[in-house]
Amino acid sequence: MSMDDIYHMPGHLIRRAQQIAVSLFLEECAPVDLTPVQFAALVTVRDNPGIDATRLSALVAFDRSTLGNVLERMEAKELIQRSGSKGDKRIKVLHLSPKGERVLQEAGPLAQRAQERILAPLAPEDREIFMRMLGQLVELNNEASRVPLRLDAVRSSDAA
Amino acid sequence: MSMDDIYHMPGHLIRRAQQIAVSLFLEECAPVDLTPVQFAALVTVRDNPGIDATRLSALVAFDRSTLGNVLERMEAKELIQRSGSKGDKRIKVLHLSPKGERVLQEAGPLAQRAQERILAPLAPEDREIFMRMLGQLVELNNEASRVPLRLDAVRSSDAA
DNA sequence: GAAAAATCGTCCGTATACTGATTAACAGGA
DNA sequence: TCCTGTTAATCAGTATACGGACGATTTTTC
Repeated sequence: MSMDDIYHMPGHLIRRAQQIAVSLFLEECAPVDLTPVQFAALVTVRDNPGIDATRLSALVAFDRSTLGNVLERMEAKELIQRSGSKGDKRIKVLHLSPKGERVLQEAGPLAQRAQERILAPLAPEDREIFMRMLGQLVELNNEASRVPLRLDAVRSSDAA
Repeated sequence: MSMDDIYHMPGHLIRRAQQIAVSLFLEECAPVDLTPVQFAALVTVRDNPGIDATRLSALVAFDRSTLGNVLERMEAKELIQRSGSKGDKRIKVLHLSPKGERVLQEAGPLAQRAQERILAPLAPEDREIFMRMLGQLVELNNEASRVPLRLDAVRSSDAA
């Protein structure tokens, strides 16, 4: 196990790919001041109005504790609203603010461009192949993750 | 840009792959109490005795600020030694401790197994293809990263 | 050789990631 | 109704990741 082996280890390359993906995303989305995690949360809250934090974390495969801080920052930026639920007093339901809607609208094309730049080094005909393999790797390793994706997280009724 | 699009975005899948890779690594390497970052640092210090933190950060593509904390923890665990350089008083040179050598020896096979588990979901004939593409993506996007890999970081003379 | 530029380690602030513990609230059964 | 098990949110602790700034020092340049 030498230094040169490190450079060819999947874990190492994935870590660097993550550095690159985040960097490109932040660069493209600087005008809207969004991180990749915040963007994903924003989209998912919009598509699931009235969802709670725990379900949201399952839908985007975020750690529940981390998500609390993320939502706090997004609330401070007035992108989302957190309000108590009448039915269940433990829950805080989430909704996009008008500002959140506007920001998300503007962020869409920027995020898209970041994704294109991530794959840009691959030959066009390889990009789909790569994405298919990456998807397979993630999907079949889902349970290995500390925070598995849970698509069965019930779509919260908008009973805020 | 809907929620389902998120699931097929390179950035999102890379983030989840990173979660998985770290999780599998920590699981396999629990006996030696090493994180992926600490393992890479350990290997690189062993292969470049007397290196300083700045060069090390370039060789493994770590952020310099982060690396300071990582090295601090590794010194606390007595895996490495940091000592002032005679020649240049700004520099602290790095060396593996005997315990660091032992731990690294034990960690090698464990780290190897973690890497195999990461790629396990792919068909055997696809693994090489995937790694080649991933390597290409990282290499050609190197400059896009906040902390580009710098192989020209001079191999520090062991002139501690 | 002294001023200017570059370098090294460090610290601060922010954001993500995960564990484990705690507290409040809910839900079902005895 | 009380008890139990579960769930939601939060907090404390650890680790990674990055930018920016700072002091000490070294190197460059004039």
